[in-house]
Amino acid sequence: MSMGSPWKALADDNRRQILLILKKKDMIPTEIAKHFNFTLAAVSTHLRILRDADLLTEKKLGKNRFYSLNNKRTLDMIEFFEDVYDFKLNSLKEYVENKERKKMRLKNEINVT
Amino acid sequence: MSMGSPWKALADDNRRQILLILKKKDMIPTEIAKHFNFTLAAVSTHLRILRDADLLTEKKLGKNRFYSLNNKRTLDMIEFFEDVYDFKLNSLKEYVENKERKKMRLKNEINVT
DNA sequence: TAAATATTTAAATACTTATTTAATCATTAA
DNA sequence: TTAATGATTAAATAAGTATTTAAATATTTA
Repeated sequence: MSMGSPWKALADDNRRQILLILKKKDMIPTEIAKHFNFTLAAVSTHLRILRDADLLTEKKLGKNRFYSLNNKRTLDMIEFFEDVYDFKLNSLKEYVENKERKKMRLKNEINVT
Repeated sequence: MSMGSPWKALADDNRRQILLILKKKDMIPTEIAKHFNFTLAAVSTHLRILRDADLLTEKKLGKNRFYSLNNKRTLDMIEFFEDVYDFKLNSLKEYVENKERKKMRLKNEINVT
């Protein structure tokens, strides 16, 4: 219901893991639960917290509820980092560009071989 | 001593506030404490947690201990976001560039007037 | 050396969070 | 409608966290 803190949502290791798992594809709670040692009920609670923090969205399809990533809050978090590390903006930019270059290189290598 | 989680360190509102305060200049705990309603002992604990998470560093100068921002961990956090929101890398880059443009514009305005 | 200042640490307490079990709700298939 | 499947919610508990007070440590100054 009420908007939860994305910082608190992300402070839990299992919840960050859930986000990483959902990166690959949207999933239903039962499927997510298979990746963990705790109960479906616990997964359900984690999903609620991630949803409340606007990091996930839920799509109801019949009996199933598909959870998917929602990146709106990402920029809020980055903005906070920028506020703190204002003077480091350039190195962040370089970092992102390097990652892109690396990805490009990989793509070219695959095309060549 | 042991390395603490930057996610847990950042999950606390007051600790994020401390980082924002230290953005302006390095400070000693007593000075930081003036910004809050809780005791110096509590500030000291928060500083330890931020230090353990590698978000702050301490420099001892005589009787004083100056705390300052340490941005090494920032990239770790961004990296996590990138893992999750891989496909959004471009928009992150645009975001950073826009911020830079805004800053430039501001600087020019000041020079002109 | 003693007093003053700056800070941390320890123990206690109150609060919050994660997880479980059991009960409940919603949808589909028989 | 009944049984089966997918998921949430509530109550209980255990573990973790924030804050306080009081005591302890380190450095400087008188």
